[in-house]
Amino acid sequence: MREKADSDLVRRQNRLLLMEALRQHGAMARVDMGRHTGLSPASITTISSQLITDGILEEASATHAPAEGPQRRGRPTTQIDFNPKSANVVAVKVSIDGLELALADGRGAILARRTSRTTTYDADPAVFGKLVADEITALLAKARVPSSRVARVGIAVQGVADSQAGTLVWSPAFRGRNISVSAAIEDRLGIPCRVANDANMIAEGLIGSDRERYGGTAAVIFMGYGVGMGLIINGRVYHGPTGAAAEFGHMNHLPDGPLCRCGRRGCVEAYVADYSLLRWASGQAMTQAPSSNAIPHEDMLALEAAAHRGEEAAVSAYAKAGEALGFGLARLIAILTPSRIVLAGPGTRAMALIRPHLDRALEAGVVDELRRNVEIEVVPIATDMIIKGTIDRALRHVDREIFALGPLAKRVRELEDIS
Amino acid sequence: MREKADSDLVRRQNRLLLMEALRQHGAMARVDMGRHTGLSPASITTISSQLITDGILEEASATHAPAEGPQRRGRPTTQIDFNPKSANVVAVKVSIDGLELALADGRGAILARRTSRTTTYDADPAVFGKLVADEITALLAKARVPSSRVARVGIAVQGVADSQAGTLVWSPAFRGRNISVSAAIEDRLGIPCRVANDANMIAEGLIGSDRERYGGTAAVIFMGYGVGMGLIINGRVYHGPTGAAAEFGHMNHLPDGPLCRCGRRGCVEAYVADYSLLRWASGQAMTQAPSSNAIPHEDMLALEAAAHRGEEAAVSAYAKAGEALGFGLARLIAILTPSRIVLAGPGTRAMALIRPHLDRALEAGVVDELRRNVEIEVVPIATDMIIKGTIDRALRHVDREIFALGPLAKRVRELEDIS
DNA sequence: TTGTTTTATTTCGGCGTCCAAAAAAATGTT
DNA sequence: AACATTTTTTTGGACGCCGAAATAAAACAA
Repeated sequence: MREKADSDLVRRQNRLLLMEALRQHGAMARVDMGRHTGLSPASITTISSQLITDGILEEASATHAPAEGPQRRGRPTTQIDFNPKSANVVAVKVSIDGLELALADGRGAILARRTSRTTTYDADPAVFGKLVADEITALLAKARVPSSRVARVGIAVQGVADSQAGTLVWSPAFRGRNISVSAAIEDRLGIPCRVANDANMIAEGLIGSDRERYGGTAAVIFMGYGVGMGLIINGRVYHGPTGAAAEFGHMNHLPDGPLCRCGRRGCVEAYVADYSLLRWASGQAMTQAPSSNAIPHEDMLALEAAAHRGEEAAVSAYAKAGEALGFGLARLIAILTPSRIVLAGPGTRAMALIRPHLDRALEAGVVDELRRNVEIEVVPIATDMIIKGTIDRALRHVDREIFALGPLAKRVRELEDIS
Repeated sequence: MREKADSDLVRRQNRLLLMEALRQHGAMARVDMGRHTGLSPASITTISSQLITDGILEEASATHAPAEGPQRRGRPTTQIDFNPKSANVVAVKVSIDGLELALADGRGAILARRTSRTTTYDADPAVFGKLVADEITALLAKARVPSSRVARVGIAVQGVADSQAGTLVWSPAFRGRNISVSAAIEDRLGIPCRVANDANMIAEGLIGSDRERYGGTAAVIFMGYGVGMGLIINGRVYHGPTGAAAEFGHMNHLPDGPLCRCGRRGCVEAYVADYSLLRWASGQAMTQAPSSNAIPHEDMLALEAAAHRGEEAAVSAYAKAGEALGFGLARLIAILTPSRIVLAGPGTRAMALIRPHLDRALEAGVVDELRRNVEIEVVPIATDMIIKGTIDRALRHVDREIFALGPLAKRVRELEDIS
């Protein structure tokens, strides 16, 4: 309750409501919009026709009629959907081994992709933003989309992002700290840009894919080259006070535990991440500084195979990971009692090895009353979910901050008044 | 964004906006309401006069004019405030050593109090609700307020409450579990009733007392006979999916650590709560079951004195508490990065003994980047804050769910239409 | 073919709440 | 007493919602 209510708010809210129904369920007829939003048919007509005039929505061409189900009688429906040309957005995923970019249209369909294998670790912090801007320019050139048609850029990174400042406060993918990213893109391309944590974007993607399931209070834990978490609280992804994400991976498990990439000792990541598993299994000292390079996929497959063969060092590495993860989850549950915990990422391939130890730790670490209401679920791969989530979030933002505002006609009139 | 917007929503929202301004800043003139809410003078006149007709607000009697500041010219203001008779609420605090009750008027002023020293631990779960109902009846009789004038009862308890079911899922103050509370009060007195965690109510009280300071993302940690936490996320107190509170006290610190009242081992509470400190200091085994009785105040004062004298067992107990609390906070910060952590309750008396160990643990347990933005603050006593917070929450609820709805006149008209 | 039934969408008139501007109220100042 | 200043109320217009009636576009039936 912070904003005063007037006809302006009513318009914004109901336009948004209609757009949200469309984002969630895809193209639908006006009747269905009424069903989803609770608005009267009269209002739906008014609002949808304005959105169409504004170029945000469009009626489906009658050519590909629905034709699904038994042809019912009565006037046929006209499907309405987002106009793909309403706006474009760009999603960028930054990881240790390079950049991944995607361009999407107003419906969220991906028009073009681009990958670049830059090793970012030693990148000059002053130059990194420009590098990303150049990659985006190249992507747009390939798709022949002018930058003026792009409404927003979303950037997903591992580590702590400050979305207000548009910087990457700390990331395992970089030696440097406080690396500015947004500024270069906004200055060079003139497109608003937002930096966010990659695990948060997975959470965003999950909400987009199944609001029913992930819309309450849930935690998404990403296991792989690192350990990240996206937190969904009351249906929305939680971004901390400065926009920094939750750092489950760098939550302490045991004081004086193994050395983590963040420089502290005993973080969950220092037990569960790829490099940690390899370190245990190869018998290195736990104070051995972790490598800053990307770990080859084959190495992890080999480790899993070794564990499945019963090689003691490998088995014990996964046991330690399971215990650390279990106690980490127990602590998370004590603080937030989420109704669902999603384990995602390549690290979940070894879940069979991890799970028994995880469960035992969970049982030891939290009272039954709290544990009972939490459902733990494993989603093997979530790599592309990061891109999907980033696109989703960017489009929702455009919906809320631009499309919902209202009749362009009116704003044009106001501007003309001034001149 | 879930509710459709129409004139009904506009009215509710703006009435609520006006009431919230009043709750936060106290009596004010119509001009000031305009300033706080952003509404035009015309609308303020309309809304406030309706609220006055509804008996929710009242104009201050001109007798005690403001007279503050230099008499300015122009038409003098008329102060408006809540009508004390608009509604009453009752707050009940349940703790190990008894019940504490308070009756408040529509402005939140306390009209009557009552305390009863019932030992609840072995109370019959089936009877407890009735016992509370009887106490409320006695309180109302004393104040000569009929129960029909009471709009809501709020109950604050230690432990896990299920506010949806109106039960006390688990509490250190009771041997039994799933104790029903709301039902008896709603059935016998006909007043809506809500059960909530006591630390959450402290958080509610803090928000009420200084929204500026506590309105963002903050954690309030209560240290005393137990350890509780109230979480404020984006300006509102977080109640988990089932209405259960955060259970920071029962977050694991070390696997296989000391036995806790909850039956698990190594909880933060098992290091920091009164009984835990005494157990360490008196040299008992850490697997010794904690006493379920209230601990005399004098025992804690004696322990503090011993530590200040430098007696080793006592000093080391506080050191262990500091370390556990520090790592607990470090884990909390990793998950949520609150911008403020408030330490409250009688346990903070010994903060000087605890603090150095707490700080050291905090440093070892969380990366600098996250820790830097957290302010830790100590508020010595917060006992009455629980009652204040409970009253506050009840009144806000009445504002939102009853007062904001709208002109009684209209609803009466509707009812007459039916008959 | 033509009328009937059914369902979807649009049009029309009324209602509630907001706002800006003008008017009224209440006091100080000259 | 006339003017200045500030607060509050009144008045008339705008906007967006809704219900009811009208219109549109099909399937079905004779």
